Amino acid sequence: MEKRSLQRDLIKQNLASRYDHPTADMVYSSIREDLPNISLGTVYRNLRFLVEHGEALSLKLGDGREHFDGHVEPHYHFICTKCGAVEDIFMKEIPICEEAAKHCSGTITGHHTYFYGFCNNCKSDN
Amino acid sequence: MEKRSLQRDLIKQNLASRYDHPTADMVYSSIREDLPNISLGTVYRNLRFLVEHGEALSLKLGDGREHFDGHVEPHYHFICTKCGAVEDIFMKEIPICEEAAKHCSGTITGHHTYFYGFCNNCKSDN
DNA sequence: ATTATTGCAAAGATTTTGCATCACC
DNA sequence: GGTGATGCAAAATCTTTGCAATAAT
Repeated sequence: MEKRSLQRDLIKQNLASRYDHPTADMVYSSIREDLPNISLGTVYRNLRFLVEHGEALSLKLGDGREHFDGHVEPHYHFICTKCGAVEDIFMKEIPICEEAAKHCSGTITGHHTYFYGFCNNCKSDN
Repeated sequence: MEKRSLQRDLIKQNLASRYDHPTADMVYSSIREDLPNISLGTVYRNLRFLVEHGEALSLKLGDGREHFDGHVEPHYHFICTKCGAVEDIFMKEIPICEEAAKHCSGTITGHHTYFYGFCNNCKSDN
């Protein structure tokens, strides 16, 4: 049976408070300011735990590392293919899952969409 | 200026011929049957090259490794969250980008959607 | 001849894990 | 007391890279 720990609480809280889609190491650095003895392994273990329990999202932002998002309400991500900036997109959901369900052989329970393009800083210079 | 190589040709050809979204290592194993001396580094270098030139897609399927897809025509992916099976979904595009563009500050040039759920094999057993 | 590409092996980066200890129920 | 969680460090995994040799233009 699952037990509570200060470490996991702080990790959840850290994810909830930020919108920068951090990597495990970024969460680690941040939490170490309050809890200097926390270990990187614990951060990894808890992030994995949260993802597997639907309390965090795992994102692929294009740099090879795993990124995390503590905001699990449905939303989308825009990634600048030039500078790598990431922006949340909150919008009314389009019934894309219903449409997709007609074309696949399983049962769709969720989806995740990444949008790619140029952010305003990068769109000017080619 | 870019030069041609047997290795790159075979890698492209390998990706074009398969629909199993292989990892670099899977491509490597497969090509080694015809070209036993090809090195893993070459496979990685060329896959990265292809992705950066829009000739292959890089996919995150949930196992931590990078997967590749040589079929760059617009399509979607369904991933079984239980067994990890991946299925291509080809369907008429829904104007999700146009909608998203209204809610983001950059210029959207592409998107990629992952659908999650249970495949037919896994949906029965909870 | 020039230079992109290769094979090899080493290095780099990221993530996972074994284990003794600690803390929650 | 039992067992889930932690800290630490080592290991495992995956990917990139330096370099001399090779091959394409």
